[in-house]
Amino acid sequence: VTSHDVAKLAGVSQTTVSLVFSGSAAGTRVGPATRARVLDAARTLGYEPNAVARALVQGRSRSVGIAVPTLRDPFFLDVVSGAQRVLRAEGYAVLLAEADESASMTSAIALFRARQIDGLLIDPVGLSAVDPSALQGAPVVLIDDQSDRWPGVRADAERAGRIVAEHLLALGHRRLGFLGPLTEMPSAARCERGFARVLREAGVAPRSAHVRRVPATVEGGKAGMQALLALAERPTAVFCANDLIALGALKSCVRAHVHVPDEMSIVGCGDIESATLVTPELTTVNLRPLEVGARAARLLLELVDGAPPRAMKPLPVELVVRGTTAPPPVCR
Amino acid sequence: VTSHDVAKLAGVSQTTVSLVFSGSAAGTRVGPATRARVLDAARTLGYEPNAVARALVQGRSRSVGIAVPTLRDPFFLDVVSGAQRVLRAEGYAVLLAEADESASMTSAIALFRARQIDGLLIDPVGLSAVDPSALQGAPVVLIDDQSDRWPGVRADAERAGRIVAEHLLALGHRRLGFLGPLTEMPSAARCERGFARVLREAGVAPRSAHVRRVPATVEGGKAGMQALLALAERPTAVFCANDLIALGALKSCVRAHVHVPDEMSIVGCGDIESATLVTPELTTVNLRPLEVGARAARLLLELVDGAPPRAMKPLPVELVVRGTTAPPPVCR
DNA sequence: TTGTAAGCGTTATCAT
DNA sequence: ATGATAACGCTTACAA
Repeated sequence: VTSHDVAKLAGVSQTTVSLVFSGSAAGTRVGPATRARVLDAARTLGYEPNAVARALVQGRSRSVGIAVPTLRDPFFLDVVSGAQRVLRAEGYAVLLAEADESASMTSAIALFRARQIDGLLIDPVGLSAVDPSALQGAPVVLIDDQSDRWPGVRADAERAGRIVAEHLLALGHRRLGFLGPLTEMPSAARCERGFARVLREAGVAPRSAHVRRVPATVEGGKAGMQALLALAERPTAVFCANDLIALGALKSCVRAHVHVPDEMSIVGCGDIESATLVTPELTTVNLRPLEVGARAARLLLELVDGAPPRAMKPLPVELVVRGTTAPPPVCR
Repeated sequence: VTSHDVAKLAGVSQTTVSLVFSGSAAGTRVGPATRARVLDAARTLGYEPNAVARALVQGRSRSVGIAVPTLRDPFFLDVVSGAQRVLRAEGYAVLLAEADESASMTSAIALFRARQIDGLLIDPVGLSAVDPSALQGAPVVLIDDQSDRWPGVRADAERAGRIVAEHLLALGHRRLGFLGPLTEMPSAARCERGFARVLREAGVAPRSAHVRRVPATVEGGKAGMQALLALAERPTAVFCANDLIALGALKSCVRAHVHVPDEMSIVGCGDIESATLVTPELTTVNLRPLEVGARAARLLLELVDGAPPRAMKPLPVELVVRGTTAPPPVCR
């Protein structure tokens, strides 16, 4: 059922039908009586404008793509969830792609482009995997990062690292460890930078054996903590750049009968839902992923509407002290 | 850059360009030399066929919608993930909508329809929230359910319930409880049916005070177990229709210092990743959500290609015995 | 084997 | 205030 059918039934021209459904100001200029007749006809026929045809003629599809490396990481999940919510509320369709490797990301972007997406939400490592020329045209907003080239929305990961360091220092820890992701991840890098800086200033920079790179998963965290526990001189507290890693680290401690937090403090980053599932509950930093997603979506829509890119200030983060941190054994 | 540009550069007609890029058999009929020239021109111009225009003329958008109530439930998450993977591999775009309430689901479907999706993957409760006439045309495949009206792919939830009952019975439990979702959920209902049937046959049907409906979340599980623990005569084992509920139940036991599994056995359903995060690790039933999603996607593509709907047999499920089940106190 | 031309359902320009 | 009509970029008879 097309606008022609509606036009015929309402006894008006197809143009008029289009005008009525054109959402914008143009619709105002159609007479109230005609308008009513059109709406009526549309309702009885069950007419709904064809967005594909509209997209073709307008050159705007009212759809945006979201590409993330994985949805298994609850951080990205919440970002997608938050973005999806505002996008749909604004009438935009969300094309989703989960692409963990470079080739997959490239093909996902090609798929998106062919569909004429109006904009793209993508994480920095995904973006680095695609040829920039493939992006031509559509605005891009980075998820949890930003660069001079692309605007983005991110949590203040550096501050997250700092407040964790301060928290641990205040508890009396002096031998700190760090578990970060194996692969390049800008937000984790910022996290580590903030953490390391505060420690350095306090004169207790972590020794290199206490800093390990592991896959950014629960399994990675398990392995990382295992390695740390095997050391002759263990750290008394470990900061993980990511809650999944932290949860894995916690698991390894539990398995090895290393008491958390009495013998080992653990801090995560993200505050995912599972953080409160485990016992003791994970001390972590709330990175507000839903808000990151929502703001990224709003920024993207601004750009789609022609606004110039603007730098967003990092979202404030908050330390959530729960059960995995306590003073080190020596201080008790 | 359009096919016209390519045609001009290659010195052929736009039709020829179209033929070359038409994927199907029609492309074979273009001469190898011409074909090469076209491909060459396309490459230098960076041409990519416009899927929107193609969709308009063909009446097929090569995109499908996926609508789920939430992505916070790892079951749905994995279904989406599994479906997304096969869909993209087949060149289909995935439109995602997370819609927890009826109005939101209705508008999501409308959005999808306007975009001319070729098919829809949807959960049964989401589907029940939308006017069937809104679906006209596009094939629908149910996620984790199936009816005479709509085909679908589901895990064998009834069998899941049965094997859990058998497991618990074999351990010696006679006072069993059940925590199911508050809202109508076909798979949970099947789960409960299987569970109840085996127990009834064994003459130990759960008493009604031991059967509770709670929100299908961790919080719901916490509340449900709390209520059960407050009872004068507690069950010795509780089966939860959903891992989130089970995880919440476990949490409540830990908090109340009720030892799991010695004082209380808990079994979940789903085998989500967090099941191994907690201590003790959750005994549960693997519902193979990724496989459900992948198969649902494949079935949907069949229907899109005009195949007649066919009933799928439920995916076999598997009990995963971990740390939350043991014989009841009386048997020790 | 290749080209011409008629749409696909809409918006947008220009008349009326 | 409303109606013709020409795009939008592509596919697909049909013609050459």
